Amino acid sequence: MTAPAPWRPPGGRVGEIVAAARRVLERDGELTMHAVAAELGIRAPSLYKHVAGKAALEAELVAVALAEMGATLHAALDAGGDGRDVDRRAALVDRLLAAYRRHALAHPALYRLATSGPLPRHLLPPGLEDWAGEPFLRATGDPHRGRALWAFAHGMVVLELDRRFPDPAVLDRTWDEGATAFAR
Amino acid sequence: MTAPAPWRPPGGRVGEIVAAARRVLERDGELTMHAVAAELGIRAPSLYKHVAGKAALEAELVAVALAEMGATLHAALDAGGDGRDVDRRAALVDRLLAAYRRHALAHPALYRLATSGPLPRHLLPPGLEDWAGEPFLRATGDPHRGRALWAFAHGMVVLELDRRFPDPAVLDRTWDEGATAFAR
DNA sequence: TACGCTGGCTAACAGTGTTAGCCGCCGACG
DNA sequence: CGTCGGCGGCTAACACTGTTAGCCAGCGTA
Repeated sequence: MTAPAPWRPPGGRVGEIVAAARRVLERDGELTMHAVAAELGIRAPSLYKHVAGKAALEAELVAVALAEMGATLHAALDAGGDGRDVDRRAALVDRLLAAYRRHALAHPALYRLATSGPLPRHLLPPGLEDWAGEPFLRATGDPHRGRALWAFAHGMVVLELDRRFPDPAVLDRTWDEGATAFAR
Repeated sequence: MTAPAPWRPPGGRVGEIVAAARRVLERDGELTMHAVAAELGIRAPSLYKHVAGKAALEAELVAVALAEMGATLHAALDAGGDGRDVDRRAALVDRLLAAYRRHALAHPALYRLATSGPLPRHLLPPGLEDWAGEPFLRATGDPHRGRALWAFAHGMVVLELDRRFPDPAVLDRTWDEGATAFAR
């Protein structure tokens, strides 16, 4: 039912560097060429023998993030129909939003890296971005509604991560509010 | 009907620095102490005679951004009732979203500065944040729904600014989709 | 007149990303 | 078996961040 992600993780030394960068990002919350090199026991300039620059390294991480997020969302929807049936749409949207929130909050720094700022599309495998966003189309059955739902989910996650809401305890109800609004 | 913003723009040399910082931010899209100083015809270290640091200067700009955005949103809602009347809610939400989008896209860098990353609340005038967010409560008549609507609007703006949507031409319909979803 | 504050300045430092250029190791090939 | 070449490290250095220390000119006031 779900097509696999159009993406293969890099191997060799580049793969090790990307893995180290991911560990650094999730540990420190930020990415530094110096920290990545230290994680590998080498010096920062040596990284440039394998990676074009920080932007290219970040693009690799964006690909990782999109692939994992896409896999999570597709899995959450699988065995649930395609949302054109209005009765099932509410359940699909619920599951999609829950999976989105859970995944994003579990990998805050990676999520931020992948979703804030302009996408380096020229450095990304073609089709990956669309594939990762597909679940919103599947759940809503309409591209406009899908994008709107995505915007809601992204806004919620980013505001929650930034502690923008006064009281984080009541956020569940805010998510529910959006879910019912988009599931009618 | 609308209470004035709990905020007064800084005067004196600090006011000039904040104004210069705003010009730099809106011109270059980013803020640099060097650029702010150059805009004033002085050297970067001299700024520290008036401002505690870059974070404090950014906080001043965040206050400006919140005050202006709040004023815009309150004005868009004024003379429109309070949204508890279901018939008028759709119109209120429409006007609120239109004003939000217009204002944010007109001041992209300022909007980003004020809405991304954690808020430096301890450097902000008390009450300003709540006042700026009030229109969402006014338009929806419910705090949870108000926050959800805000998340949608913020997500849309930020994704639009980052050119995250494939085709920017059809975004009007995506906004409408969210408006109708939240206005039922 | 002299004191001291205001608001500039230069020099310097640590931390970014990045480039240039050097070299040791190791596999392959004559 | 020797030599050659490239892979993958290294140090030094540069430009650019924010920021601190310390100096000094001017000016109002005691």
